[in-house]
Amino acid sequence: MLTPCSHDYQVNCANCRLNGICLPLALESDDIKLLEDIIQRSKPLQKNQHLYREGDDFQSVYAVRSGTLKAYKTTDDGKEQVTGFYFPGEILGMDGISNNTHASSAKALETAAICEIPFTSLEKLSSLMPSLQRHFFQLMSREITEDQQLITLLSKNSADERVASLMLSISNRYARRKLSATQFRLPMSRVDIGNYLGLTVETVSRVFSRMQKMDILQVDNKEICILDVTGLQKMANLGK
Amino acid sequence: MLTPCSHDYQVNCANCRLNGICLPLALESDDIKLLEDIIQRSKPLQKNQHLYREGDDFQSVYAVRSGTLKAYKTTDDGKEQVTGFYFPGEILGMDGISNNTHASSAKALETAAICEIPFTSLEKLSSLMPSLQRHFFQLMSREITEDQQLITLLSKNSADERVASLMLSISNRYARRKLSATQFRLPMSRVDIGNYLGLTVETVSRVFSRMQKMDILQVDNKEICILDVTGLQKMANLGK
DNA sequence: CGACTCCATTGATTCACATCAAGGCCTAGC
DNA sequence: GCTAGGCCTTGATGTGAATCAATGGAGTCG
Repeated sequence: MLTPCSHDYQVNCANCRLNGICLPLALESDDIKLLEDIIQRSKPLQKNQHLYREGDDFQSVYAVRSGTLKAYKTTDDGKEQVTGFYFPGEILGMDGISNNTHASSAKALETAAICEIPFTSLEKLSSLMPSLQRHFFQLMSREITEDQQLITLLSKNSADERVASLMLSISNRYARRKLSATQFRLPMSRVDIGNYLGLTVETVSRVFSRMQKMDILQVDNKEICILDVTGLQKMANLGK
Repeated sequence: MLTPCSHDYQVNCANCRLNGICLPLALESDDIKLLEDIIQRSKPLQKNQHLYREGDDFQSVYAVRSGTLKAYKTTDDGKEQVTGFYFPGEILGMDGISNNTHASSAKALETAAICEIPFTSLEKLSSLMPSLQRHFFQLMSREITEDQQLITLLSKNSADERVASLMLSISNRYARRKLSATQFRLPMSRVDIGNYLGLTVETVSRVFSRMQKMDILQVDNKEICILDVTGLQKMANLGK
């Protein structure tokens, strides 16, 4: 788990750039103060460090303040399945609630700052603040609908469509933070992308090459530039 | 939505056979009475009738009392994706919370009796009863972990493994209701199974034939008899 | 600076499942 | 009791992505 840190990180929800997309979204400023009181901030996670591991006791959910994480499960025969990527402003760890045990592991893809939200405190606060309870229900529900999107993607769509969809999803998540929607750096490796999308590295690489040849994307290793959004959307085929 | 029915269906949570696996699980008998007050029962759903449709306003979550339902999404290009099957004692509709709109449709696979639980009432009650709030958080979290299981299945497992896993899952769900874990009737068609597992009907059919030839399963149309549980588990490959 | 390792790309081949096609079997309705 | 329309099964063929194999960077550490 995170080890508390002596020097304060000088951040709070009220002035956090992310409060429009994170947990505080639902709250009045008085209530935000109460939420802040239960949130713990700590030393940033280094690349490849775990936030929690599958099987760990569940204590908290986590908000990403900066950096990116991946969540993954290890199957009984040792294979990995990446179940999600988490960008700043997003909440992870909710899959641990059902059994009081984390059902997946979470690892930093790059240096990441995290806000830890102890779940029992969040529960108590939720009972007192209906809008927080509602918001948290909504967050969990969103996780469900996103997983169902992924299920559909995996079961119905081609390699091209899967990769295109992921690029659009990442683009949207940058846009939401008022960053460029067309030019960004992928925090994850091709292996992780392939794993998440149910494809091999080679296939992911080939799709990128194809997209480049079609002048839809410019790819320079992890630097992505979307040249033709409509083309990309057409390729994702979620609008056909 | 369900139309309330004049004649009472003579069921309540306290004496329902399913209360050990359904919502009331977490509650003392006094509290169960309060929950009962908000639950609405109504005329059974006929085969192929919808409980709700994608895009409908979200008002309630639903518990299955008898029968089976399938939940599915329709993609923009008109294809269907089955996202889950719901057996007695299970709760569905939670994917509607995030947007106040149902993100999927739910349809009865056979005549089904349903308990409707209006969500705003459930929210209020949850604020008052911490154990109910907790239990509902857990239910949603379980939905997340189950979706993640399916994601892994779709992305990492062969046709044989997928079908075997589904058979085991259904078997477990019968067992939980103290029904035979080895002999049961599939409520869904081969098409639905294939759709759910990301396979074609033909492939599902072939897998069943193969399992039959290997004396793992006896298949007579929708009647299934598991002859060799260990063989089935080995085939599902979730324990290797 | 060079050696090592990890990551990404590209090509050749293989394979699991989709697709196409046909026939059989239930159930329902006339 | 016969016919129509679903549903399920089985076989033949095709294909998209996996696998196998090799090479080319990019970042890292002594």
